[in-house]
Amino acid sequence: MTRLAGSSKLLRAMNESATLALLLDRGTLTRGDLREITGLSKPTTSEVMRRLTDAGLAVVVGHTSGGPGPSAEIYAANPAAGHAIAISVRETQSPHLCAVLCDLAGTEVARADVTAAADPVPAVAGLVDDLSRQAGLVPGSARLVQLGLPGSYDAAAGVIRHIDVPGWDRPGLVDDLATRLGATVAADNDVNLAAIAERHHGVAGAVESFALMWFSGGLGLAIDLGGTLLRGARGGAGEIGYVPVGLGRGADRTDLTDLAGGPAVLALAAEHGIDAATPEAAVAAGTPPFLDALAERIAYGLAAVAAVLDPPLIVLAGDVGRAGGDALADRVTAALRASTPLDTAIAATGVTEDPVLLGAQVAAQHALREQIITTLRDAAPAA
Amino acid sequence: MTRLAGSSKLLRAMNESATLALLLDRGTLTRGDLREITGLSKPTTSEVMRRLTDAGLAVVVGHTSGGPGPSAEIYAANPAAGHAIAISVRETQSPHLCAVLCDLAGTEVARADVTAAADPVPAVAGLVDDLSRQAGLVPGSARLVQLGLPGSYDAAAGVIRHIDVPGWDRPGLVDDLATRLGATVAADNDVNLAAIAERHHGVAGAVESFALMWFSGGLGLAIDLGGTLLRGARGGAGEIGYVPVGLGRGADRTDLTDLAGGPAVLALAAEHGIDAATPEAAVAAGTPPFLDALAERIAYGLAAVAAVLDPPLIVLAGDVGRAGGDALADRVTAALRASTPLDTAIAATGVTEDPVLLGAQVAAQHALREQIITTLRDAAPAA
DNA sequence: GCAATAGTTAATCAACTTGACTAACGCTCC
DNA sequence: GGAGCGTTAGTCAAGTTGATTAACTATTGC
Repeated sequence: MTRLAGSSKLLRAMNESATLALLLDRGTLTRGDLREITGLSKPTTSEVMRRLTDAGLAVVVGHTSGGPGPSAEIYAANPAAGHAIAISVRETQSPHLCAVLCDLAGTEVARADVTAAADPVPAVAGLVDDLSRQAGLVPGSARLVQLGLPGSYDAAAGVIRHIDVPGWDRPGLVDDLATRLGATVAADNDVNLAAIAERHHGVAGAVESFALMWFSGGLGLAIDLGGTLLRGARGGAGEIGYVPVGLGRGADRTDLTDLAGGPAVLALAAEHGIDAATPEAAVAAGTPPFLDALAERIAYGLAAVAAVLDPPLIVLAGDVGRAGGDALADRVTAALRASTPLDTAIAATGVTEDPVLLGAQVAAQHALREQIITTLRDAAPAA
Repeated sequence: MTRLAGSSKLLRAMNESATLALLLDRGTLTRGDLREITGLSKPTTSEVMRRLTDAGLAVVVGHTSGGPGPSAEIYAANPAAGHAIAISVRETQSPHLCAVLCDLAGTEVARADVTAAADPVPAVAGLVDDLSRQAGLVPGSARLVQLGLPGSYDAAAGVIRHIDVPGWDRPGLVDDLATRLGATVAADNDVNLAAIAERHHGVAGAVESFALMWFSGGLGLAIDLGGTLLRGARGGAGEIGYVPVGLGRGADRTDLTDLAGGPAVLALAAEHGIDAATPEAAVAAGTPPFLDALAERIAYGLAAVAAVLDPPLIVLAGDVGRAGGDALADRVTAALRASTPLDTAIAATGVTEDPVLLGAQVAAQHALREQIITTLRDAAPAA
């Protein structure tokens, strides 16, 4: 990291972005509060707020009352200063897109979804226009679009890998979308976004770090280290389906997918006399012996994760994790304690909405904040 | 992170620390170079350099020549502006301490070691005094001491865990050392320090991230993510000895220590007709069939690591890893390719000196730099 | 009417920049 | 081989930007 150097202009830009960041983080503050936190003087605070309100980035949302003296103005970041769009891409029978438009405060302003077999670029563009119309915004006013994908995005190569949705594996797609939409387009793995949702709206709010095991048709793992997601060399971090089980080679080789992937869960359910169409249905209908057996397999995979990462918490999420709930999480905890010296806490997901879309929404909102703050710092507004 | 706000004093402090950081990072620079990189004007650069040289933090080390115009002064950070001490703690028969005193440039100034059964505090203090005397420095002039420990230091609780060296498990020891020495005392796991050595003096210089498997009496793993080490919730990240092998329970339970720990390696060697006193001797004397069998076991453990983290590189280090060299690394690569779809690169360590002490030296030097830079930023020197 | 507080104004101060200037060095031309 | 010229390192002086201090005005509650 290069440390910053510069002249008084840099100083003003820094003070403005520090102030805006405080308003974004803490919600509502008076000038006095800002003075206290930033350590700036009264006239400077006033000048900074004048510029921020002139630029439409901050607004007065009320006045104090009760104490002696004149009432102080209460400021907040202007929620309408920017809008971002979160889109969750899914493959059911045909490509399906769910989208939410939210403002700078993270409030949902519009929601839409579309089932489209066509080229992703016009499909996304149409969805974005639809949302803007619904929200009564000028088309193109959403400066940031966050995609949630069932695959991994390699930003260096500009290509989405391991994705089953037709049309979405085309190299350069994300860049094409960015130019077509005139917006920054971010893309991330659905499991990673579910972890973001878990941190901000689930059970992982208080912990320093955690791992989220995504347990659906396939297996995945998101690793959140102090709020930053670990992606790995080629976006392959968390591919725990490949964790080996036993020393078998060739045809005897077994990995965690063979043990706890969708088909394996259904087979295990059948062994226990449970007839279900999907793994999550099997788990929801599960008898204690079946859940015990499944928990032991999950604990096996998590033991490897815990031995490598030592996270304070592992969250069980995805369709199966949610269906299993506390009953499954408690059994996994017991199985882990019984088989290893690791005492990592295990919990079921606390997110009730669509975790991928929700996570994309949080990610979009945060990226938008960052964008606005750095824009302020880089290009000091003209007098 | 709170963004900085402040007045012109902050600006000066920022410019000084940015300039000093550049000198520390890049070695030697002229005023013109500094001007270009920082974007500051000529008079400001001169003023900053005048202050840095007055404070003894920078020195003129030469003059340019050859081109037209007057010769420009070449500056460098003053190596004698600060000294740090690295100490590696080991348990052989009795506690053994190896120590190096180095200057701000990382150059070794003095070296000493001592075998002491006594209380760690006087032992370390004596060693530190000895080094200062050797180097001709005023006692107490080393402001930073970095310990390398065969255990994990829990800074929050102030206690060193999982350490076998007598006297070193006492709670509050590190704080006691800091007050006794009048210096900042940092402590870290020996495997983590070996990873730091590997990044700066071994084969991991160019990669973004890597994992280092420490393979000696016990098994350990250090995880370097972009230059930052992952420590885990309770300093337990990288305890890969606990990675389970197969689904056995109770007495049948097997983990990676059972498979590839010191006794297991010796047993495997014996099966192959190799009689050796230590695992590293067994590996050094190893026949191809033995190495193949061992590589397969190592690859099993690394498969779990690679599936979770997806590092671009895994380094085999420790006594056994070094003894195995490329022969072992190549066999592990082949075994990993044969048993999983992961194509992580595997290499033998490139560090030839004592990796723990070397890593502690690098860590100490970097912490000292950081200390000097932040001191400069926090307390602007009086005029 | 008084005490306390929000916010503004005016004067001052600190730090950086611009542009001009001095001085040193190497090259070239006579 | 020496004088002159172009180029470049570094300094000086003036001006600009932005923050601070301290005084002042105005508003509110008691």
